[in-house]
Amino acid sequence: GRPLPNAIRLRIVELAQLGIRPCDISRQLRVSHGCVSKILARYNETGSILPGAIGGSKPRVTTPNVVKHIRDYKQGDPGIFAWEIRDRLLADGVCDKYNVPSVSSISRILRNKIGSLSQPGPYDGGKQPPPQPALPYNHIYQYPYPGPMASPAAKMGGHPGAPVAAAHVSLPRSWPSAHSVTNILGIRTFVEQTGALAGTEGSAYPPKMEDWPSVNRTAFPPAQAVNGIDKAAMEGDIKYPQPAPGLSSVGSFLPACAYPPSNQHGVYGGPAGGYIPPGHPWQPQGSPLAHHGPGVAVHGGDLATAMAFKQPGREGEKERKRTNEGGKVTCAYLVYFSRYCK
DNA sequence: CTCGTTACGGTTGAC
DNA sequence: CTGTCAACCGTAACG
Repeated sequence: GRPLPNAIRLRIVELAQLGIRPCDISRQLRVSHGCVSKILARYNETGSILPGAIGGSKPRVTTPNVVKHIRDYKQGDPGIFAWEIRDRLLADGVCDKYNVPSVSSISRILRNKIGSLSQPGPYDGGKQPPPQPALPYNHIYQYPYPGPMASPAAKMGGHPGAPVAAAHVSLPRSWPSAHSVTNILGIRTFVEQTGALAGTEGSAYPPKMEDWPSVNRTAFPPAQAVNGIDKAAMEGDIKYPQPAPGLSSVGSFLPACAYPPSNQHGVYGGPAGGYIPPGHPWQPQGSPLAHHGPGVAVHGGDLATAMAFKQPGREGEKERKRTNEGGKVTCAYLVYFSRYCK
C-alpha cells in the first residue's frame, strides 16, 4: 500500500517520545502495531521518519557520460577489451568501484550502442550531462548516498562557515536527498519565523503530503541551509559520521532508506543504520516534525493532547526507557534559532 | 497483553 | 501509451 502520511508517521514518533507505548499509539492513531513498530525502529536506527523510496528503477551505472568514455576508449583503441575499459573507467575516475559497469555491461554497450562507432550519441557535441540526474531516482523519497564518493558537502563537515550552498549544488552528484538541509531546516525555520505552527491537527491531511518536500524546497532560500548545517556542526552532533555528514546532519528528515555504499544495485540492505544513538537528544521536543506544512506542525495543543492520552494508570509503571530529557536541548534549539534565524 | 517479525497483497515509478 | 519489474508499503497473523 501507500506509505502512511508523514503527519501520522511524525505523530507516531512524537507520541513515542512522550513515553506513550507503541500499543497505545497503535490504537490511538489506528495504525497497526507492526507499522508503529517498524516506523519507530527505523526512526531509532536512522533518525528518519520518512518512508523509503517506492517504485522506479535502480539508477543506472551506464550513464551517458560513462558510455561516452567507453566510446572514446574504443575509438582510441579498437582492440581494447571490456575489462580494460573497465579498468580505465576506474583509473580515469569516470566511475568508482561502486558504480563501475560490469564487464558484461560494457560488452553490451560496445555491442549495442557503440557497435557502429560513427553514430554520434545523443550527448555528443560537447555538452556534458550530469553524471546523475538532478532527481535521479525518486523525487519524492530521495535517497542519501552514503558512500565513499559522498558529496562535496561531506567535505565541509567541520566547516560551519563553508558555503553551504554546496549542499544544494552537490545534490545531483551525491545522489541525493531532496530532504536536504535546506528544505528541512528551512521549513522549520520558516515555520518558526512566521508562526505558521498552527497545525490542522487531526483534520484531513493534504492528499499528497509526500510532495511537501519538493514544494517546500522551492519556497525557502538556501541561506537557511547554512544555519541548518551550522547548527549541526556547532553542536558537534553529526549523527551520520559515515554517510555524507553534510547532508545528513539533519538526521530525522532523511529518508529512511539508504543505499548501502557498497553497491547501488545489490544488497538493498534497507536502512543504513546504526549511526544514530538512541534518544536523539538533539531533537527538539520530539519534532522531527515541525518542518512539515500544515497538518503536521507540532504545537502546544498537540503536545497537550498527546500527554492527555497518556494513561494515568500506566505512568511510571515500568520505566519507559525513553525518558523525556529533551528539555535542555529544546531550549538550546530555540536559542539557536532565535539567534540565527532572523 | 505487548511487541518483533514476516507473508501477503497493494501501490508506485523508471524503464 | 502500456506493460513489466522491482522496490517499498501497511496489515494481519504468528510466536
